[in-house]
Amino acid sequence: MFASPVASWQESLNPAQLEAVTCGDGPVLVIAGAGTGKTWTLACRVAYLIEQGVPPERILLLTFSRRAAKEMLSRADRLVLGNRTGKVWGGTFHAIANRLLRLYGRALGLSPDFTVLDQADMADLMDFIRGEQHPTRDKHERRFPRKDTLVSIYSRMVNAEEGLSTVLESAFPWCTDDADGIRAIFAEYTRRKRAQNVLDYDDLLLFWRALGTTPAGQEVAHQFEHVLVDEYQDTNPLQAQILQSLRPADCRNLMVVGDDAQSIYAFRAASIRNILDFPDQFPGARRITLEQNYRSTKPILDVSNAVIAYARERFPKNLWPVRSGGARPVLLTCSDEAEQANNVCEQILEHREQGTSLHQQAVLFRTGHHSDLLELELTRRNIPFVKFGGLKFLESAHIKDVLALLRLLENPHDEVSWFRVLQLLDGIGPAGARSIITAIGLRQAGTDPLKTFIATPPQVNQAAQEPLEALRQMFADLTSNEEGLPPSAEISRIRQFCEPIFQQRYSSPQARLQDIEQLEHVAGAHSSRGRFLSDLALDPPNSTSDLAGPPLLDEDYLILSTVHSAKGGEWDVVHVIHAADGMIPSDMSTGDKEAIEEERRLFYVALTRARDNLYVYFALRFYRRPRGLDDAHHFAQLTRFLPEPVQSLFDRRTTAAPEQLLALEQRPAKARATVDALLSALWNA
DNA sequence: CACGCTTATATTTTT
DNA sequence: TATAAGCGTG
Repeated sequence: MFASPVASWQESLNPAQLEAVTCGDGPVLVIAGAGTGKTWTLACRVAYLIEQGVPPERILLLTFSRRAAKEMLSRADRLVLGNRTGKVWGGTFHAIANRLLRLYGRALGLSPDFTVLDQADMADLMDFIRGEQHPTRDKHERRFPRKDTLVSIYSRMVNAEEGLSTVLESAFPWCTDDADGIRAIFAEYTRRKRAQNVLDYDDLLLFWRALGTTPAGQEVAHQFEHVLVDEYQDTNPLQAQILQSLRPADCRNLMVVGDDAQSIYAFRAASIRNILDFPDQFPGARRITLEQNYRSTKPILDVSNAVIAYARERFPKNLWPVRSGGARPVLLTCSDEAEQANNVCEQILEHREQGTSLHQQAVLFRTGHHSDLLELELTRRNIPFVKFGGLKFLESAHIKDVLALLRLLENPHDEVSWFRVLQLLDGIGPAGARSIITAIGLRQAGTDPLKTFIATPPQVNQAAQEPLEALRQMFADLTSNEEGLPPSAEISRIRQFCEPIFQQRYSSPQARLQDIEQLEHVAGAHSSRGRFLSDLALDPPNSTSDLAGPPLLDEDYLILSTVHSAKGGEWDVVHVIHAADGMIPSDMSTGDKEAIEEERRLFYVALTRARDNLYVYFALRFYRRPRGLDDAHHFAQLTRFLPEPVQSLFDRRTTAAPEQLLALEQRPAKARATVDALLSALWNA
C-alpha cells in the first residue's frame, strides 16, 4: 500500500490548518478568512476523525446549505479508505432537526409524520387566519402588514429570542400600531400548527432545542462524539443554544468555523455575538486563525482588504496572499444598464476566448432582479447561464396547487392545502371552501377528513357539483391502492386532474403543465412521498439548473448568482454588477448603521469570490420601476464602499460618453435634492 | 357568494 | 411587476 491518506493530506495543509484538523478534544473556534481553505480543512478534519477511529455516525457536520454538506463530505470521502463518510450526519440545522425529530419527537409529544412548512406555507397559513380574524382598521390608515411581513416578524421573534414589541420597534417600526392584531394572529397560528401536525422552519429549531432537555435529547447529545459547525458567523442565538444543549459537560468536542467579516444574515437574526461569545460559552476553547489566502491574486486581495478595512469592528485578522502577480481588478463605469450588460458580455466572451470557460466565471449582484436586463442580453447572444437565488419555482401558483394536492394525501389535516385546493374548483370561493372544510370534520380530532370527503360528498351549489366530483374521483383513485403509488405516479395523476383547470385559469398553461412534468421528474428520485415533500421544503430547488434536465449539464454555462447564494463559492473570473449606492448598499438598508455594515460585508463577500480576475461594474444611469409620479430614471453614485483610496487600487475604465460624465459632474439630481431638503426644512421647522 | 374588473401600493437577501 | 383590496354584477 502507498502512504496512508493522512500523510498525503498533511502535506497539503499549512501549520494552522493542520492544527485545526488534528487538534484533540474540547471546544475549538476556527476563525477562517475568505479563501483560506476552510472547506478543505473541515473535510480533512472529518477524514482525520474517521481515521482516528471515530465511527462516522457519531460525527455531526452542520452546514449552511445542503450543497455545502454534500461538497465537504464528498471531499472527505476521497481521503478515507472505504466509503465511510456516507454515515456522517451532515446537513443544515433545519434538515438535521427534521431528521432527529422524526426519530425522537415523541418525547416532545410530536407525531413522527409531521409535515414541514416552508416560508411560503407559513405565509399562507398566516393569511388564512387573517381572513378569519379580519383585523379591523379605518379606511385611511395604512394597510395591515402583509403576510410575508407577518412571517418575517414571527421568525425574527423566534430566532432572535426577542419579544414582539422589541422586534416591532427595532425592525418593523411601521407595524407597531398593529401589535394587537399581530399578536392575535400569532396565537392562533401556533394553535393551528399544533392541531394540524405541521412544523414550520422555526419550530424545527425550537423543538430541537426542547429535545435537549429530555432524556432522549441527552441520548442524542451523547450519540455525537464530535460536532462541527461551518459558517458559524451566520448562526443565530437559537442555534447557539441548540449547540449548548448538544454538548453536555462531559462531551464538549465542538469545532465551529466562521469569519465575522463575512456575516451577511443578520436579517435572519444571525448574530456575530455567537462567534465573539464562543470562548465564554465554551470555556477553555482553543482559538485557531487561518489567514493564508490561497484563492485570490494579490491585487484582488488588496482591494478586498481595503474595502473591509473600513468596517466598524471586526476580529483581528490579516489575510495575506500565497499567490503573487495577477492583474489589477477593473472598475468599469458605464453610461447605463444596457451598456453595463453589453460590457459584461464582452468581458465574459473575451475571457472565454482566452481559455476561461463560462463555468469558471460568475456574475454577482445584490438582488435577484438586478440581473434581469443582463439575462435578456445573454439570451440574445446565446450565452447559456444558470441562475442561483431569487428563483421562485415553488412559489408559482401552479406548483403550489399541485403540491397542495400532494400534501393532502400525506396530511389530510393540512387546512391551508384544503383551502387552496377547493378554490381551484369552479363555483367555489373562500366561503364555500371554508364551509366544506368544516363539513369534512377537519377540526375534529381522530377523524380522517380525506376519507370523509371521499365517502360523503359535501353539499355545494349546482355549479360546483361537477368539479367537486372530479376532485373526489381523483382522491379516490389515489387512495384506493393499499400500497400507495410512488410520488411521481401520484403527481402524474394530479396533473391529469389539473390540466383542464390550468387551461381555463392560467396564461400559458402548456408551460405550466411542463413544469409539473419537471416536478414529476424530480419526484422520480424519491420513493417516499413524505420524504419528497420535506426534502422540497428543506432543500428547495435554488437554481435553474436544479430543474433543468441533464442535457443542460453537459453544456458550458455561466453562473449568475445573488451574493448571498454565492457564499462559499469561488470562480476564476468574477463580475460584480450594479456597484451603485442604492443597490449595494441596498437603499432599504440605509439609515441603520448596523445594516450598512452588513451591506459592506456583503460587498466584501462578493469581491473575495474571485481567483484571477475581478470586474466591478457601475452604471451612471439606471431605470427604477415607476413609483408614484417620480421620474423613473436616476443618476447613480458609485457605491460608498469604494472611496477614492480604494478606487485607486483598481484599473479604472469608462465606456460612458464624455457628456454623460459631465452631467455626472453637475449632478442635477443632487441639485434637486438640495431644493427638496430646503423645502422639507420649512415644514419640519 | 363567486368572479371579473379596477385601483392602490410596495420595498431584499434564505433555511 | 405582482399582488392585495374594493366594487359591481349575475
